[in-house]
Amino acid sequence: MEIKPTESELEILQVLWKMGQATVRDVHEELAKSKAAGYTTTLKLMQIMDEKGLVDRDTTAKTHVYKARYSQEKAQSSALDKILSTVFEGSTSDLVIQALGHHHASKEEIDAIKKYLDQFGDRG
Amino acid sequence: MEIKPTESELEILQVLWKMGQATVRDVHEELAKSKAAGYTTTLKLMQIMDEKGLVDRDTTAKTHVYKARYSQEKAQSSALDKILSTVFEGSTSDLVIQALGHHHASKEEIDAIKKYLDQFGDRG
DNA sequence: AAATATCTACGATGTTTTTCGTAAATGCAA
DNA sequence: TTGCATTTACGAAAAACATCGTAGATATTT
Repeated sequence: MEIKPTESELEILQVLWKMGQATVRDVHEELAKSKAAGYTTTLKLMQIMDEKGLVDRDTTAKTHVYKARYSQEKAQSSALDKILSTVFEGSTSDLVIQALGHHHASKEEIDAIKKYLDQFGDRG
Repeated sequence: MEIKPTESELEILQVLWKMGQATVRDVHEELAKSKAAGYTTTLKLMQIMDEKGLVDRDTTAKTHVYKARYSQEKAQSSALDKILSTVFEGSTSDLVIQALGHHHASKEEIDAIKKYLDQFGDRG
């Protein structure tokens, strides 16, 4: 089964990834910093995410505590797969070069990537 | 104003990028190879895309001819921006390393990237 | 010209996603 | 205990997106 978070669900996941675990109120207040949203809207979404298995929740106390079940790594991998096939025609190098070009990687980042690449053997 | 193509619109744009220009029938037959879809559905979507400015169309003949107005480069850039901010916490190097790691870039691709990186100066 | 095929326009319906109001349950404070 | 605040549950409404049927226009074939 393909469980793919929607746009709003992804926003919530971002908060959970950052906080590790959080209540509906925690998440809602974090989201409220950048956009208007009703508390019950967030609650409903998180309940749906629980049904879908995107999050886990501890319901022992009155106030439920949520954790992401859909990991950031998984989200990264899916996101890359998707844009590779939809807009980069499957070319990883195009994607990488675009990313480096248009997104001002710092010197440190460039170095990290060079180091990473070197493990793929000799260079010319 | 933010004109962001939807999922279905992106599928149509992919065909237009590939073909350069195309009629509704062209696009529809291309899409039909990989999924079931009614002709009028594709027509309707392309009309909407015209209203949104995602495509241009030449209506001089009975059969209209469409061209993408939303370029593949633009789509690539938006897609990268989006996943950078939503799942990679703004880290271009994380994105690049993930892309290289999980997506079996070929030796040629790796070399192309190394060459590209070298223009950023000395290495250690 | 008549019949047939293809195309666009339009509106309606279905689906998915997002939003929120209200009620019931739970805990806290007076 | 009574009242107040916070929470979850539920369902419904709104919004965004996708799908398609039908009608009318335009071209093609016979």
